[in-house]
Amino acid sequence: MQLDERKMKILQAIIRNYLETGEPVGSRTISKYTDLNLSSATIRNEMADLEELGYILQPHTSAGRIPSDKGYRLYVDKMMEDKEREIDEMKEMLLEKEDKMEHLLKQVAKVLAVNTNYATMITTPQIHHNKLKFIQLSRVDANQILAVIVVEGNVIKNTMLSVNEELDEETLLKLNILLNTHLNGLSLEEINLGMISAMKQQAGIHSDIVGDVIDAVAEAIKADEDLEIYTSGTNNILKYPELADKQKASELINTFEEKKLLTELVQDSLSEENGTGIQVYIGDETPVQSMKDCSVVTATYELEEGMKGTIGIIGPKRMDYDKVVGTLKTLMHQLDDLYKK
Amino acid sequence: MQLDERKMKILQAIIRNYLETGEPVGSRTISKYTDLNLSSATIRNEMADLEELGYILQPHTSAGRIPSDKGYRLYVDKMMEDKEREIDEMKEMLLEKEDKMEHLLKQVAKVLAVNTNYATMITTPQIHHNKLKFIQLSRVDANQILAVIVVEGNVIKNTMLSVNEELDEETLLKLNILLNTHLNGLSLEEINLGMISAMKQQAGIHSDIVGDVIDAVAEAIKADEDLEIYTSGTNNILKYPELADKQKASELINTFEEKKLLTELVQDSLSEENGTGIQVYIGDETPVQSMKDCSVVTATYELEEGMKGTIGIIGPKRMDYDKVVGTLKTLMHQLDDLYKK
DNA sequence: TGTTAGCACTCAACCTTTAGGAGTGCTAAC
DNA sequence: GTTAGCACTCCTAAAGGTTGAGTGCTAACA
Repeated sequence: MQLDERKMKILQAIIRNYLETGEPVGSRTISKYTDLNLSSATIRNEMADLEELGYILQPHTSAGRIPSDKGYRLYVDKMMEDKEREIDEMKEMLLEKEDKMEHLLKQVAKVLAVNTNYATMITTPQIHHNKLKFIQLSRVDANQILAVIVVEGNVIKNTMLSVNEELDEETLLKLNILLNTHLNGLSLEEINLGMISAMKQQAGIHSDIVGDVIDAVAEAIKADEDLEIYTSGTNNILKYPELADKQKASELINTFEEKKLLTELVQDSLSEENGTGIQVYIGDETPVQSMKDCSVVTATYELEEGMKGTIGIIGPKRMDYDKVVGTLKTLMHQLDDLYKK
Repeated sequence: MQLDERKMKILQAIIRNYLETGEPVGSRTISKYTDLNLSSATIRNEMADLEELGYILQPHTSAGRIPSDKGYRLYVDKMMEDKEREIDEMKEMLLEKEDKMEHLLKQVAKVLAVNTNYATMITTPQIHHNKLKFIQLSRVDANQILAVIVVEGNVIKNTMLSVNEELDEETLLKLNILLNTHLNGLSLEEINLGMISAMKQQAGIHSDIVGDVIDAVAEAIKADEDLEIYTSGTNNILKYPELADKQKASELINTFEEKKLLTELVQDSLSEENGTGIQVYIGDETPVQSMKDCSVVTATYELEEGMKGTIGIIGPKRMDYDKVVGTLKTLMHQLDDLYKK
């Protein structure tokens, strides 16, 4: 059996309708809803075919049909081919320029949640292949030294080091010069043991400080652990009966709170890069267990070469894919624009 | 009418029982449950009195009784007089010493949530009357300057400043000395306009940098905005039927996600300091609207003179106050111990 | 051959009724 | 002051009945 034009239209009508109402869709509804001018009986025949093809399901005999994961997938694929959405009120809201990245991201998550009525998440941009830009040691106390490490992208890391011997300003200056001349501009891979031991030798009795600083540098460059995830609109989950089941909702809410559980999603969506930057996971396709009754749409944004972050929208399978994808695309562009200023 | 010994015992029995079961408690249950050896009829009489006194309620005729807010309040007050609870497994879990404060606090919230089955929150310690300890300006780029500001308690703040003119190392050194000699050891109140203009005058053409740095210092010392709140176990809310109502649960979950909404609670519990460090809010007593069907227990912890934070447990009114208060007390002591090392 | 009207059938959803039980208030007796 | 007993209330769960949306199938039609 083939999926001809008409079946496609009917499937689309079923999905659209189901997205709106959340109820199984019957043949009579479709017969009126579409401009095909077919009777409900004909629709019934077609629906039987669509079911056999696996695009729709019946929750029980004598209920209407609902889209299967396969059906959603087809719909989404079809839909993703087109449109660049009109710019909505988000623009204004975002352009109340926040100076702090953290605030901006939280704001984005919130705006998205309010706009879409789904749960949302956003990560801080991940910086890969980081290079060290600058190191500064300063004496704060008699026996405390502050190490400030700046890496590319102006990410700053502070570490307090305790020292036994008291260091005078001159020694500190020497150490600063030593560290900066050796390490600046290098990435994690480029700093090798040979260099380290050479530096330690030059540092003489202060070699342990050099060791501590290098540890801190490694930590700063790695930056993996710096992945912060902000969420918003978790409570929207309860708005969708199919997710509001106590057990499931509880797991989902937990996933959103224990943000670690979301990292898998982030990893996956970054790796499955497909050009558009937008990924759609329907039901079981998701890498996160607790979301297997949901659909997830993720977008990868990029502020600067190599600074990538992920935005995600999590909702029921009958998510308004159309709107969500459009919104995400708009948002990506706006983040782009925003950063260029 | 008076609240005599026997009424007190009966009230206590009702509350205990209700805490366990979550169901209204009948007279027959109490008659068997207590060691008073009274018939259900007598209990009924006493219960009628207790109701008149406002300590218990009937959800409807011919249902058992449940404690009113006033009843809970009495119970809690009574209970708070005693006990120092045995140390439980929490000790081990916490003593897997986390080096980072942030991780430690998240861990605490989680342990608490798992242990109590309620929703929990914890704030970073708030530092009041902060004093500036150290300022360091360093040139990172041709036209970017990094200002590192360390305040008492070793809280560090970084700010990037853009400059038009290029600054040589010598000028920078002078500015550093200027700033440190004038500002070190001062609190927000002690930095006045006179000092600022004097410094600007000395800085000559670089007065705008001084201005920027002072702004950053003000920001760093204020520290109010640094109040981070971590939550855990939000999903526990759904475990209690009286809170799991869609509407209410949704608002609650939102409160936990939009952590700003929790600050009122923190403020209030810090201000209502009553010596023990523990506060109990029952129903309407809470300062947070969305929690008026809950009970909230907060504890104030103090790491160092002036570094106070708040821990909160949010659950149904039929919360196991006994256990919660005990747990919080233990926890406070352990945080104390932990910090001393 | 594709489309349609019609009909019998199914089944969740909703309502009503019923019975049962938990709990109460009141009264009268101890 | 305490208790047994009884009539009463009202929630709950189960059982039965009705409704209506939706189906599959068949037969007729263009």
